[in-house]
Amino acid sequence: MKQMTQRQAEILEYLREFIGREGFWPSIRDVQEHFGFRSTNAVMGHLRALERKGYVNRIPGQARTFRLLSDDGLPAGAVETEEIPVYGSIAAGYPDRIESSGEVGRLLVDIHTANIRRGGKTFALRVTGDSMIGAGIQNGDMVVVHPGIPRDGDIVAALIDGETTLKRYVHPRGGTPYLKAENPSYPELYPTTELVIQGIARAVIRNL
Amino acid sequence: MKQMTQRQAEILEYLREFIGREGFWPSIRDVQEHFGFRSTNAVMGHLRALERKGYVNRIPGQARTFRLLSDDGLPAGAVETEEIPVYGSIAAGYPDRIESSGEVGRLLVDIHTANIRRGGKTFALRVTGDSMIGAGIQNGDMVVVHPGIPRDGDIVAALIDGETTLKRYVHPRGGTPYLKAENPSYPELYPTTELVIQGIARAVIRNL
DNA sequence: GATAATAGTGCTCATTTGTTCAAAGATTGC
DNA sequence: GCAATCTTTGAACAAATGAGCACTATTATC
Repeated sequence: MKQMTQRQAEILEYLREFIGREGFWPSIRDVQEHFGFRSTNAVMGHLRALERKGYVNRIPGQARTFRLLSDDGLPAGAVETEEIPVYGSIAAGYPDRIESSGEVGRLLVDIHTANIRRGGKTFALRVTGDSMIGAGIQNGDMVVVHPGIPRDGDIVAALIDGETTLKRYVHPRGGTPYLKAENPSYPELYPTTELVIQGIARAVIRNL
Repeated sequence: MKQMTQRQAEILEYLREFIGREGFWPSIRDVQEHFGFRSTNAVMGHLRALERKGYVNRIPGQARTFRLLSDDGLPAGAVETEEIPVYGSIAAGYPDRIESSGEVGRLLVDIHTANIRRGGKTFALRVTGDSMIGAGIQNGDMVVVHPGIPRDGDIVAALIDGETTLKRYVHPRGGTPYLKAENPSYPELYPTTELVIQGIARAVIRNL
């Protein structure tokens, strides 16, 4: 496989970044706009080069149909990996706002390892506090969170009355769902105004 | 979130299947063709329902721009990853021989996520037993182990008197090292003949 | 029995989007 | 120096694609 140029690598990186961020591929004009090109043909040239060199594959004439073939330096579609943005920390203690100013890091795991599926907006949060200690989630752990509908017993990142916390979701048959800490020193949390589930914890990663 | 109908679930499943197989989203007409509809509007109806019920999200007017909100994940690739062999399970309980007949699986993680170095003889083991529960390591967790010389307080995979276990390594100043469980129901382990450290636990990964 | 939601057909339309032709300056290898 | 490749501009086109309107049937729901 031929070497790609600096500019071509930038284009390729943007494709990666876009699909990771948005969940679908960019159009030619999305790429054009991002790089500030005055013509879509600037993009076409690079894409043709990347295709010729074997980094990218597309369905001719069809919209947003990329495939990363890669290998060189970086992995690709063959291995089902997911780059997960880390959005800051979440309180596993008393509810708090998520402490984050956007993305603060990235995790990369394959989807089986992290127990996630393709297509959604998975993210990760660093846990602060010890209210989930009974579930083996400690202060400083990283939780991989996936948006979805929780079932009774799931551990969730939840927005309760305007603040965010990591707790176990309990939904009694016919009752109102509430949040339960896995630590006797913390009370159950019953929502007074709202309970929004931001995501379900799918995996816990801890560095020792 | 409202319940979806049988037909709507079929549509959703097709979206999943398609993105998983092709790597990009289908167009409305792709869906139409697959189900044999005579009109694209049949698809539109179902998509509108799925959107209204919160299972799917799209960018209006733009091609192949789906997002699955409930149960799914996506592609991408990126940084320094390491494929770690999984060698079976290790007892975090009473010492036992490592139950393994060679490699039984693989983990793929990036080296920062798993706190490891490249090129080492890192491996992973599934934990059996609950003797490390106090350190937040549960039955069924995966531990990433890296060979090395342990320091006092490290969690290690150790061979003690011919059997293997996962424990905390304690080395008192001027004393003999021993192994300590993080669970009051288990005793300290003092080696009678040998204590070989097979590796230091660097990370714990748990799927929820 | 009325009303709403579901499940389609058929057709048309406007945009989105990929593609092509023509051209030119910059860089690199021979 | 010359050819090849890279990088970009600009304009125009045609196909791909999502979306709307009108209408029919069936199945729940109240």
